[in-house]
Amino acid sequence: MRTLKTVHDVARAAGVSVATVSRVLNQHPNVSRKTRERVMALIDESGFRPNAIARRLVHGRSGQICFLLSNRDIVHSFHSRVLKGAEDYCRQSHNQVVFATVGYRLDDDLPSIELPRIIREHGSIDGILLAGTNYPNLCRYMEELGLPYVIFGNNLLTGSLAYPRKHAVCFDEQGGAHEAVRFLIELGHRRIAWVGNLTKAWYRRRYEGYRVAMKSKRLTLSLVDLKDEPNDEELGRRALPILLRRFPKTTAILAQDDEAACGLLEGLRKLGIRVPEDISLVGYDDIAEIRYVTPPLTTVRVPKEKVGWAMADLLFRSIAAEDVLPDPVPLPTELVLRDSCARVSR
Amino acid sequence: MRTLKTVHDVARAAGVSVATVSRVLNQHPNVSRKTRERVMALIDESGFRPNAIARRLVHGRSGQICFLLSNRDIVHSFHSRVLKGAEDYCRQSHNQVVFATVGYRLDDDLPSIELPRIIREHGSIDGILLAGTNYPNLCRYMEELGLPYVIFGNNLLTGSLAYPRKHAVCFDEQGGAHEAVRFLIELGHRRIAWVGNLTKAWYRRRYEGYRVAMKSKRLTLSLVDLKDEPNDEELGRRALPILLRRFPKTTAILAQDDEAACGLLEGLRKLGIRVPEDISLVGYDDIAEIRYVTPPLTTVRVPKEKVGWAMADLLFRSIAAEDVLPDPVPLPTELVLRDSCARVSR
DNA sequence: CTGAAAGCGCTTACAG
DNA sequence: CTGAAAGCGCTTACAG
Repeated sequence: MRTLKTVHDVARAAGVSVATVSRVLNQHPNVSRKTRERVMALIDESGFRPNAIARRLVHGRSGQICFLLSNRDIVHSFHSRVLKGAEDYCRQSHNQVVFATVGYRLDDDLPSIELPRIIREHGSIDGILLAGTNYPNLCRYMEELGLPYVIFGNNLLTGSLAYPRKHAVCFDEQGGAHEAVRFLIELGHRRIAWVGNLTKAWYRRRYEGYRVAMKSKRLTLSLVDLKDEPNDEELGRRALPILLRRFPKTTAILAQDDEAACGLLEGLRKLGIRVPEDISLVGYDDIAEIRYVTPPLTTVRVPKEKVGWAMADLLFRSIAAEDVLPDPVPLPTELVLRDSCARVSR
Repeated sequence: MRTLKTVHDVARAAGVSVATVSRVLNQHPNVSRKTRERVMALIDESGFRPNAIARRLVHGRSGQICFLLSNRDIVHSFHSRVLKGAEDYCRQSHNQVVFATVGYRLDDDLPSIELPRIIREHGSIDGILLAGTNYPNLCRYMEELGLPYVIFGNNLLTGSLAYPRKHAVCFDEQGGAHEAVRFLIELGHRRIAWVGNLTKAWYRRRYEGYRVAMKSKRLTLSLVDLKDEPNDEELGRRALPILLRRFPKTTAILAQDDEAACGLLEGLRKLGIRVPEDISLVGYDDIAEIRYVTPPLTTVRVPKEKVGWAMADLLFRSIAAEDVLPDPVPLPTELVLRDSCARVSR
């Protein structure tokens, strides 16, 4: 078996030219039924498989894109969901996704960033998905390379709150927070606090959604803004005493993300403050890690798979169009109702 | 810029042959300092990047392996950690990992399995990592293809409890359960129950570890064996009343996995049975989803990244050696002590 | 140290 | 419908 290694072997065995073998392989119509069948039989019984690399060389297309996860850990379920969305898209469009990671900083100059070889190389990928957290210097580099790319817009740190207007897929960060606040207001809450780190652009956007929703109902803002915490859960833990001191009448809290919500939850439990009876709590992201939290956490679900899917879609469309497409509108979030919110008790 | 697209362009611009350009590119020693510098200058200022596909064609090596996740969801943190381990290995060895997924069943014949194109093709990958849950038919196929592969041995369903002896990386499933039981015994527990689904080989191995550890101390087995539950958490939930009825004196439970432990935990909480004061509980896997569980769950941590790393390592060594290497010994698990176990109360 | 040429394994006009 | 030949963009003996 596996005696026929190249189109030449097959051609020789079939008594035809390599051109004909190639035509059969590519289902070109201009092959007589007889030859086609003879060649196919040979291919089937020998298990011959054409070399994909050679094919790519002549086509000038690799059929591969790179999913580059910057400054993040794939183990974080958020990012693996985005990857899943991208892979789903690629699978159905017969493309491949190369998974790679990189770590770099805003002020790293390009040569010092240890980009995976596949990106510095030429020709092995048709385009790149910039996932994770990114800075403008990497985008600039992609443009220098002339490599088509699409970025996860929410986590591109540009110093501005606006979403990038090109090469990007975003979800509606403000909108999610806005909806959560409206929901709490409908439950009768008036003293609603926001807990988070305004240093990061994405949390600032969430805060904006909170702020606007509160203002539109003329409610007073209660902000606990902490920075430099070791992690988001710890942020929630440390924010709680501050919040209770500064805004003792708070009946509901919107946390910057699920991790912070879990930190708050732990603190509340230790103080004997019941959720949702005494205080309602809403997270943000709907990550896998909150799956078994008690009580089940009401949260703003980010459409992670959809983000990955839309990124791949935009990338392939811009590869095909060979110019920059307008970005799609921000993807909507979804408020997932579980058991951490209740009607305010009077 | 980017005016020089091929080695020919560079050669012409530098007034040398393409062979010389290639030598410079590959840091071949036989190039005079002067020519090297001239060519390098041209390459640098033009931003010329050699075509990786052409390179691969002549080398007959793709520098890529495929991480194929079978019958599982990457979103499950277990598998993304294995992927991370594999990617870590590949990054430091200058290889690339193509991420793909597939779903198939034990009795699917090969042609009906929708394997990603990259695998059916020839030449685009040097080898494959079979992650997720697999059946022997896929391994057989890899052998037919002559494609070097390494499989995640614990989740290969062969009908036997023995680990596969070739092409596989495993972790010590029995050992982990054994250690957990020994730990509980040291805490004074005697009535230790095992809750799980003996239908699945990997849980049977865990049960084996439990059984042997109990027997070696002449303790009585308390088994709650449930099958056909919709998911593992539900299994834990439904197992609890059965366990309490059949083995009312139980003081400690070893769950088949963390999800089942969470189901048990929920049930115990609802019944007002305290963990760990009334009953000690141990999970298995140490998945991300138990991160915020109350009380923090003592569990058997599976070395997921190490599994991925070792799989990649074995794969590259067997690609290089061109014959089958002996499998490494099963990787040890680690008992992670948190707050769900206590000394038995008399 | 350097270059001309063959070759990696395909595909695709171009002729016939 | 079929084949001879050129070409995709590199690398690597082989000669010099």
